Amino acid sequence: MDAPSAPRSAARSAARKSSGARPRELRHQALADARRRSVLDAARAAFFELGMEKTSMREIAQRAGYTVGALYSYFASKEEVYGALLAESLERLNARVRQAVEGCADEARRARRSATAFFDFYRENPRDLDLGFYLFQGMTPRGLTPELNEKLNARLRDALQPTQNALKALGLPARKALEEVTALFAHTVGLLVLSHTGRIRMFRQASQDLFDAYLRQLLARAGAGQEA
Amino acid sequence: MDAPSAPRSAARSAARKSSGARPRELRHQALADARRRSVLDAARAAFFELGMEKTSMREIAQRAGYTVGALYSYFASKEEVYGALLAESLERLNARVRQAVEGCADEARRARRSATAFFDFYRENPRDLDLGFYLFQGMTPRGLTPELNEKLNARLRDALQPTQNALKALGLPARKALEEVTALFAHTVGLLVLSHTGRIRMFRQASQDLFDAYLRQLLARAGAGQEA
Amino acid sequence: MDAPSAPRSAARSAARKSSGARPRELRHQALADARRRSVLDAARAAFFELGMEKTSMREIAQRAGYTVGALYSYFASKEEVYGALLAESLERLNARVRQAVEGCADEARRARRSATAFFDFYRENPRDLDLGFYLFQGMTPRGLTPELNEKLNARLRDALQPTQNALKALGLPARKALEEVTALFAHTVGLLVLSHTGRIRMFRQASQDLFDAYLRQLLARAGAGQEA
Amino acid sequence: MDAPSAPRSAARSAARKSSGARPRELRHQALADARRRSVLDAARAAFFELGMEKTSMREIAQRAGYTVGALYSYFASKEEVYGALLAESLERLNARVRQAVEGCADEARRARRSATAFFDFYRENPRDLDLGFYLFQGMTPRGLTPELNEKLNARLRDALQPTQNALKALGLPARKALEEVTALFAHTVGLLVLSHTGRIRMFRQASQDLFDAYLRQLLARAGAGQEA
DNA sequence: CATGAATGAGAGTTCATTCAT
DNA sequence: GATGAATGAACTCTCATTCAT
Repeated sequence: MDAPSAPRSAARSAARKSSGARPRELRHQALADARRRSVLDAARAAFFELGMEKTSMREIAQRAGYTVGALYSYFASKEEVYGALLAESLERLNARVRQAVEGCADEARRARRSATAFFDFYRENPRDLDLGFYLFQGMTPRGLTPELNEKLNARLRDALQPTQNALKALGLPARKALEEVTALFAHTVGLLVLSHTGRIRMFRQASQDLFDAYLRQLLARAGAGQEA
Repeated sequence: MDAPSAPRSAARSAARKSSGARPRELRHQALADARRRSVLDAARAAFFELGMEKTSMREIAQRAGYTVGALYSYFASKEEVYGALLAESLERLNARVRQAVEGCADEARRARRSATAFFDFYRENPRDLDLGFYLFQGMTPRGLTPELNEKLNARLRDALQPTQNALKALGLPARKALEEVTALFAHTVGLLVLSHTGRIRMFRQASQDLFDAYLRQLLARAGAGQEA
Repeated sequence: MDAPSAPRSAARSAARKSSGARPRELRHQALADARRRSVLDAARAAFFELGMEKTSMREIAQRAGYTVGALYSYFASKEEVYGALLAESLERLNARVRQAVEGCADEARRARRSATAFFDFYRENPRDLDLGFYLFQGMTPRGLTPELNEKLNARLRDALQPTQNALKALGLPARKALEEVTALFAHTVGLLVLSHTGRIRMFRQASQDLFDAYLRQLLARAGAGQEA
Repeated sequence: MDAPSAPRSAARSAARKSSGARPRELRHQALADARRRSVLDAARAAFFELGMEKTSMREIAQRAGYTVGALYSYFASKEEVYGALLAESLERLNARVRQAVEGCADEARRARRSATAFFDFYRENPRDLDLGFYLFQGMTPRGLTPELNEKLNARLRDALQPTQNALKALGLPARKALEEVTALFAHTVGLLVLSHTGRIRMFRQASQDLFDAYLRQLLARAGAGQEA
């Protein structure tokens, strides 16, 4: 899967896209996509500025230069807007991780680079982290269709896959590699959450340093595992 | 431990409390505290049952057997209610950690027990974790006064202090002990967040096992540091 | 049952009403009732003027001199407003029927009078007929709780009871009396509906005359039944 | 039977039809009619399935495979769609009544059959009854042009004509026959309305039986009238 | 003719907060 | 202190209809 998709309303569009579309329809489709884009851009901007809670459909519409009703041509509900934003975010995350390991043959480096890319993506774009958690407000899923949820989870797994593969290549057994990548993921999320909520200054520690330390230990373990 | 306080409206109460109060006022104060309590109990119940989002002042009032307006005698705003709840939650956390190490002389054991108590508290009471993050919804602080925020941070630090002290006693230099306890904290939070959002099943891993593994490594490091 | 009741929001009020209320509460209650009344009056006026469809909560609020939100102190939903209106309407219907037969000993006259009162009530107040059918828009029940629905049905039956009783007194067996009163009811409704939708002018017939004719035949049958 | 017509937008089509149309225009006309048909079919299906209230122009368009705007090429408004549907419904009613008396010489039988056909049509197709009343929602005409209204009334009268004629043939004077058929009509509508709104179960009576009883009495009166 | 994006008004409902009593 | 009616703004979402293309 490539493009971030619009679950409901874009069904027909998607169909058209894949068919040998005539020029007329292509132009139409391009326009529709562009408009969808502008709505998503407005939504992301609003959300980055005001936070999820205070971003209403009205707010998004205003920023996008549309009326409220018009948004509903593109998205069936507010949650769908956020679903699309989240999907996009995960695509960007994956792109970044992919780039980080591109053309790198050394497995230890691949592990380090992919994990760091993951961490950096969210460190640099804290709102994307919010996005990931919004739909689980109060830590409870809300509104996502199970299918979309699974899709998003899959994309998240994808972003960690390069690290997992590298760990295996370094000699860790599959089970151990999975364990380590999960722990790494948790560690990363923990650092980011605390850092963004201001809780980590509490200890006067830079999350960056802590991440590096954790990664060093992990790679040491992986190396040890290799030798063992 | 002081009583969880309401920053604004409780100012007068606090003043009274600290003064050499006359009996009449004491009785008064006791009553007010009891009523405040009952509101908080209702709020916690509502929040545990319905989640943060769906808990309105009306809902709390109803459960507490008060009218809506009455709540505002005790709390200046909804946020203040949650501030008080969070304060309480942190007190319970501290109590639990304190109990865990009570009468235990072995420092390694103290470290393990205090850290585990911390982890378990939130694992068993996921809503208390929500509470901690609610006021930073969208990862942005909202509504807390800086003073309260600092107070709450301090109580959180307190809950990790036993672990930090134990690590020092095990031979880690102060700086290193702080670092490790911060990393431990982040790891813990990461595991809990992922576990509660359902993201950790993604990797089919039990957060409990991962926590144990992390703790083992930490203690190994601490042991090594001691010996070195 | 006597007073038209407010299903949800008036629960507490009702409780108070029946208890040996203190003067303070009584005054309070009286005020609350008066306000509820004024909302219902506004709702009825709006509905008589604009019809059910075009009467919004906003419209009602405006006429009652309230804000929209205030209505929801008295009624939990729009449907509840209409439920209350309908309940009231049925009370007035019953009062009218009761009055019509008051102090009349002759059973044939009682039958005629009660049936005519029923017919006249709706002929004179066509909107009350609408009220009865609104909640079955598209001929399908919507929104009423089954309990309320049953209650309203019961009140409707009550309004036909005097006629049914008179028929029995005239000698019709119970089963036959029920049958006749049902047929009478249907005939009445049919005449009224056609008359109000303008369909009966189609045949240049006065619904009043047709009703009288039907009633005459019915009484003839009842008389015959008596003699047989 | 003329085609069900659309008062406004079909004006041009009608004009074309009646002129000595050239082949080109004829083909055109046929296409337009076919498309109009498909829209009406979709509208009826939607309306039968969802009820009047929940059937939007969007819904109809979707089912018909058109876009929303396209509907407005064929119908000037939503009300016009329903006007056309009602017209159709009345045609089907007439067809049914006509069929029922076809080739039946006995006048008493003709009366019974035509009246029963009328009753059965609506009993079996409750939504057609809704259709008839929709445009008088809240019992007040809305949206129909007086001309269309008159036309529809005429078709309704037509459906009752066979019964009226049979009654006359049975010996009832014209005025009396009109009266009786009107009363029959009212009785029928009343039974159907109550039956469909669930109000008739109130009395635990089958509308079918009541209708039969009424018809029996009517025919007895007609017979008596004949002999007298 | 057909498209379908866009409008604009309006729907019901919720809610934190205020304030006269 | 406590009441609870009232506010007023906000919310998501729906819909018949229009119009440039």
